[in-house]
Amino acid sequence: MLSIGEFSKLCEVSTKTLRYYDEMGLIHPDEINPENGYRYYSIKQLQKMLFINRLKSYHFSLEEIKAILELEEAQSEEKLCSALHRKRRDIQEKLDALEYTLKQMSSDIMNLEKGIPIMSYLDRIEVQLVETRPKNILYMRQRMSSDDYAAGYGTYFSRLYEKIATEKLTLLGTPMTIYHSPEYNPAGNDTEFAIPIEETVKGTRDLPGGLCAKSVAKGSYSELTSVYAKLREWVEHEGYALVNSPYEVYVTDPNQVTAPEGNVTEVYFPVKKK
Amino acid sequence: MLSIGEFSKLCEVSTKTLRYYDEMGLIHPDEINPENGYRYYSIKQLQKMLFINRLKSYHFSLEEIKAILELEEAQSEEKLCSALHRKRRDIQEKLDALEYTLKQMSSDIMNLEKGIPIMSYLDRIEVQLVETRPKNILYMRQRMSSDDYAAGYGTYFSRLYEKIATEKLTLLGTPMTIYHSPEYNPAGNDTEFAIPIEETVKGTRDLPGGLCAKSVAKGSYSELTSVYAKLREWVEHEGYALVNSPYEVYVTDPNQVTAPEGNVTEVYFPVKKK
DNA sequence: GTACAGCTTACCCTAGGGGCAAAGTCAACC
DNA sequence: GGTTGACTTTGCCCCTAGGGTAAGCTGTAC
Repeated sequence: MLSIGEFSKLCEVSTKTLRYYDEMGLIHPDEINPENGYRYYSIKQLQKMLFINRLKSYHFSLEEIKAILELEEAQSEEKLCSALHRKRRDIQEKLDALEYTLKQMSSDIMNLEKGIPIMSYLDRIEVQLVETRPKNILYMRQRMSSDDYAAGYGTYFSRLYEKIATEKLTLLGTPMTIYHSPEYNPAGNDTEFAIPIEETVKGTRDLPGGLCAKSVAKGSYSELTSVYAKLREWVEHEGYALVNSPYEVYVTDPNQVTAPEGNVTEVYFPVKKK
Repeated sequence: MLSIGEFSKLCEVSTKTLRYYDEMGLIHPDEINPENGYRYYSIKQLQKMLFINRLKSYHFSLEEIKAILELEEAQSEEKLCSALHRKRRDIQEKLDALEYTLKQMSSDIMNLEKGIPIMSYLDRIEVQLVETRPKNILYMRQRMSSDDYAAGYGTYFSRLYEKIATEKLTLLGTPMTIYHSPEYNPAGNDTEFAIPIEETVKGTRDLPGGLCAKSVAKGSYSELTSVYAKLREWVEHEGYALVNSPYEVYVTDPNQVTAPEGNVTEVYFPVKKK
């Protein structure tokens, strides 16, 4: 039997951590001296502890690791496997997000080295008042959590395009997204994907025209939040009020655009004078 | 002036967060009504708040963001730039680590789908008792924090190889690392990089031979910790004691090996019978 | 006048331990 | 047998970046 200090050196885990894991029910010592409370670990527990370390390196939470260890006991290897698959997808997503962050940082750094302040792009966002015409749109409305957006855009628009192709409908514009949730909610937003077409068929509706505050965002989508802020500010400051759901029109196809600066998105806030 | 709720909607940050940032000194409201304590933000503060959001998306801590905002006030753009460079390197490192994790997960998943339990490689680690001969080594001894290892290996070994080349010395083996810290310390370990050569010159020393417990690790370096655990277990169990610093010998050159499974590392624990 | 939405402070909670203190215990050495 | 130093125990507070909730005050709309 090994004392907690010996076991801790064997598996390179602090004694504090071992006590914490005992308390959490992750790994209990093989034996506890009832007189003095000393914890004693058996050499067989080393393998379990190394397994825990590996799962930790895979970014499983202690709660998840506990569940996995119980799966192990039950020899349920499919569940272990599916847990690994899920976690691998999570990590892949984190990795993609980091790559995106790196790109954006690099662009900011380049600007800064040219003497352009990071937030100066805000001053270049212009808001204009326009009158839009009503549109006939083919739409799909869905509750989207913010994590799903990246994947969602692709799948929903491709379904819409598929329908247009199979039913030989006539395209009248580029795709757009309408945000029906009154304010941003990370847990999920009522989102409508739409494409303007000519024919009135099942699955189309009328998007009314009218007075709109409009901004054109060029570049990466992450700057869109600033465009929204600018628009909300403008609407407030100029004495207008939002009368309908804001929407975005994707003027360029992000898959066709090589440089992210080439991406053009129009943002519309339907408003009326207060 | 905007109430906290209005400002919070403008920049899509919760009121709770705004109060927290006020308390932390990140961004104070432009005005506080002294009678009722209501916070009022000016429209000019929107830009600052959006900047904070961007820095947060770059994984700066609130403490760091606070420092950066003070830099901004001082118009010290070089420091801002160097902070961004540092953080970009951090993120790049995180990204590399995630990529590595993904690789390892995939390899575990593949094994699992073939019916091979994840930790079964532990049972294949064999320990043998060998007698080593003394070596003459060209060395550099350094305190290494665990983050520096990846970069450190490359730079130190290439300096040693450079010396061998310029002074026309005779190589007698592959590179090795000797770990002098009595136990693993994440803050920094006393580490010696060495290459066996024939000539006794300035910068060489004698590495004594003797009885060693030896294991051969094949595959990715991350499994080395398990090899160490196995060795420590063996030493304890067989009644030996460590008498000198453990060391690793890199039999294959990781830059030359294509598949990670082809990597071969020998681990030696100089021991004596207790 | 009365709802009700919005604002304030204050307190407790998160995951994964680190650090420190007081007190008890073990093993080795003399 | 005594002492000493290393080891172990529990308990408490700390960290991030806020979230949740409650009690009480305030502003505005009807």
